[in-house]
Amino acid sequence: MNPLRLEYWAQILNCMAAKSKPLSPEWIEVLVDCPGAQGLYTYRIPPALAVTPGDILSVPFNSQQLGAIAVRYLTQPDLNLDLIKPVEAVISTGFFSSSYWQLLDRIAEYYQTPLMQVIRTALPPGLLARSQRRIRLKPAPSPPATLLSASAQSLLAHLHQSTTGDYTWQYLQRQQRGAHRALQELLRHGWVESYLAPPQTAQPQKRQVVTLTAKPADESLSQRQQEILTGLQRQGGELWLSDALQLLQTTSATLKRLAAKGYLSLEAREVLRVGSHSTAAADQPKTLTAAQTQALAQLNQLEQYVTALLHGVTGSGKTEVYLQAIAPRLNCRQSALVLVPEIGLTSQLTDRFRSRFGERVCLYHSGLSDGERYDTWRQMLSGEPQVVIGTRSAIFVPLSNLGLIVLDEEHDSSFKQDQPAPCYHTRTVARWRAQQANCPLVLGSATPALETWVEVQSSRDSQGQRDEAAQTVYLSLPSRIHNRPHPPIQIIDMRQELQAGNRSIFSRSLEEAIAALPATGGQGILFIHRRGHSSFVSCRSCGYVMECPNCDVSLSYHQPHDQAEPYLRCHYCNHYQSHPSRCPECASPYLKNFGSGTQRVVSEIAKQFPTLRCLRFDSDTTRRKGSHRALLTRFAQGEADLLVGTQMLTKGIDLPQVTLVGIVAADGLLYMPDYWASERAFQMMTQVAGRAGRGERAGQVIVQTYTPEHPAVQAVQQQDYAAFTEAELQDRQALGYPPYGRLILLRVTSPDPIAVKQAAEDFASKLEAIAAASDCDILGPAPAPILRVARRYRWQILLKLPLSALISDLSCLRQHCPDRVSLTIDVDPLNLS
DNA sequence: AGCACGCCGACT
DNA sequence: GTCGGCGTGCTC
Repeated sequence: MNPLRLEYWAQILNCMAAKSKPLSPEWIEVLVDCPGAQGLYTYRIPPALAVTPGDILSVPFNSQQLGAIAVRYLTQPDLNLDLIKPVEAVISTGFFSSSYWQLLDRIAEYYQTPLMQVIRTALPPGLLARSQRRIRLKPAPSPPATLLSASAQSLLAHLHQSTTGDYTWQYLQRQQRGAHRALQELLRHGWVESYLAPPQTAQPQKRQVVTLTAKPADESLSQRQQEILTGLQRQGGELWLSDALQLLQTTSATLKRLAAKGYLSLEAREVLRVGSHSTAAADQPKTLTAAQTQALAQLNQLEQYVTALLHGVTGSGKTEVYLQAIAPRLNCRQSALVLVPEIGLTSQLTDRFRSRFGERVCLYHSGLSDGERYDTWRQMLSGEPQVVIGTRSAIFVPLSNLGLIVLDEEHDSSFKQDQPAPCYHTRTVARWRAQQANCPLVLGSATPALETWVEVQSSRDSQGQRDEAAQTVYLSLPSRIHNRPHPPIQIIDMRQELQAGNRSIFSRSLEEAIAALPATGGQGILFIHRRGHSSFVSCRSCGYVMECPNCDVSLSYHQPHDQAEPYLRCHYCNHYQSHPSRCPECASPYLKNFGSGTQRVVSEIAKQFPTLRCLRFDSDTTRRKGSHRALLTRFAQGEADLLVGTQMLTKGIDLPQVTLVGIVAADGLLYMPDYWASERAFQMMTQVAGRAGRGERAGQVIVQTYTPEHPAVQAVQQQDYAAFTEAELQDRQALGYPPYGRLILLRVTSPDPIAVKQAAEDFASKLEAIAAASDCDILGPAPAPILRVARRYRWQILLKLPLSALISDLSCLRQHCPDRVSLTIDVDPLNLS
């Protein structure tokens, strides 16, 4: 544990408690945003700058300007004064509360991540900006057309493509392999120059505003000036400059003259880019079912920190409970935070919040522009009670006076971050945040994560003893609203289909059900676990499989529609190439695609049911902003009979006309190399099945599989969450997997295959010393299931610890991390591949 | 992360 | 004898 932590929080707390600054200190210690810069650095505070601990600064560091956080004042630097540089600028003040720091610190410690990295993920992007190395073409290429190397020439061509003839160094390096060499060459010959662009931080947007400051007195004013002033008065005495020029038919010079005379003021005012609010019709609270009423009553009683599991089957009306639980909190001037797995998938939910709470709802997610995020953040600092709906990063928004946190679809794995560290789980952080704010945390799901389930169950068991410390509540919505029945679930054994001579991807039952759709007027959803057309392409003559040049995976075959040119794409690094006409290995023309994805299913449908209208719904067709909603709206309005899609279908879609749900191949879900594959498969199938029969008409669900006896498939059919849970938990317990044990995954990656292996082995042997004390299993080091992704080789080490084990500080391993090798520590990993 | 410093091999 | 490779270490 870093010894400076506690100390400096204490400092920050003091400074925030005592608003009045003592005589302005000369020095400040800061945390700089630079990998490898451990500890605090001292800077001089220029007399013209007011720097307070907690501020976000820009400081000179080596040759560049970096973002930094002011930590504490220093009265006597124990450093050669000549070495100390001055703070360059204060980027932002008052972005944090003191408890906010404690939250970040807790995350840094638990997730074994440097604090600075946690700060970086928590803050809106663009605040901690650094100066950038950029490359630009020299205005007049002095040297004659020299003999440049091929790579230098292509780099030059790249630069010429840009309108400004200017790119960041990083961008160029990503564009072309070996760009480093090529660039050196161009620099040497004077074709390009490199320069440091000063950091550009998100700034409040400003607009000029004209305000009337004095009554129009007659004498010294011309008639035109009089008119302008009375005109302004008629408009309420205040206008945006741009509006004023139009409405008053004048020029800014005239207004400036009036301002000089003291009749009006011209000033820049900050405006917030918080998006236009949709003018959805106002919505009234709906009448609740008995179960909803009971759940709501219990929620409303909660005054303090409690984790409440709202276990509501699909279609049971959880959203209405959230809405009615939030309303009274808002009335008490408290704010609420609603976290959802993916914002694009929840337009229906956000619409309902908007129409219920209007302007008090704002969205926070990574789809916002930097400026928008910055503004939304500042808006929240106002302290006005509001509802923030957002994705996992929204757990960091600076809402003060939190009255409720809701995690909708809490089992969803997109709440876990696994790309850049910290690999935090939103549920875990939400729990800490709720503890801190001393407010209830509501976890909503039809299929709670086993972890949540176990926690709530165990505290329910112990509630017999009326344990005051029991901090969980179980709320159940066991039936759908209007008592709509759950659709019957039919399991189809695809092995029997094959034996019966059916080689189609659709079983006879599914085929019949699809064929019957138009007659009944219902709509159908087909769930496929992968996008694209087929999973791989291989040569029938020699067996060669088309593979990604950057990753050790096969390329997926894509063909957006029948007339389109087919292409191949890597689903790991997004590498694209056209489909070759001949096998690259043996030149045979018989390259064939295998397996089925969404595109394949759509074209199959077109073949077998030419009259059926079909829409594809996956990340290929919904990449554009808003296309998600557009597709769903088209489907909801009956523009198509069938919606064919991937995981996206499982989330928050409420389409009353859907009567048929087909899971084309359950097996792809069941066999994933994770300890919780069954759990995920069960959750996903249950969620998709839950899309059927939400309206007046009864639903029907068909699951196709080659392993109908699989416990997850059986549990889905019986719609028996408890039975599935019990069996699955027994397995987990036997193997010491979560929630009965803890996992920590160390991911070691490098472009060098030998260096990774070496580093992984080094880490493992160092771990042995650390782990010996704590009864911890070390699994590995082993190459990751997919050895190479985006040209980086990956090895991993899995630590399996008993629940009781104290996790020692693994971040010390980072110090031994060789160059070009990177180490990520994933605490409580979900993604083990 | 960048960038300077410093030590080795291939060239004029 | 020099140029230019990239391994090592530092940044208030």
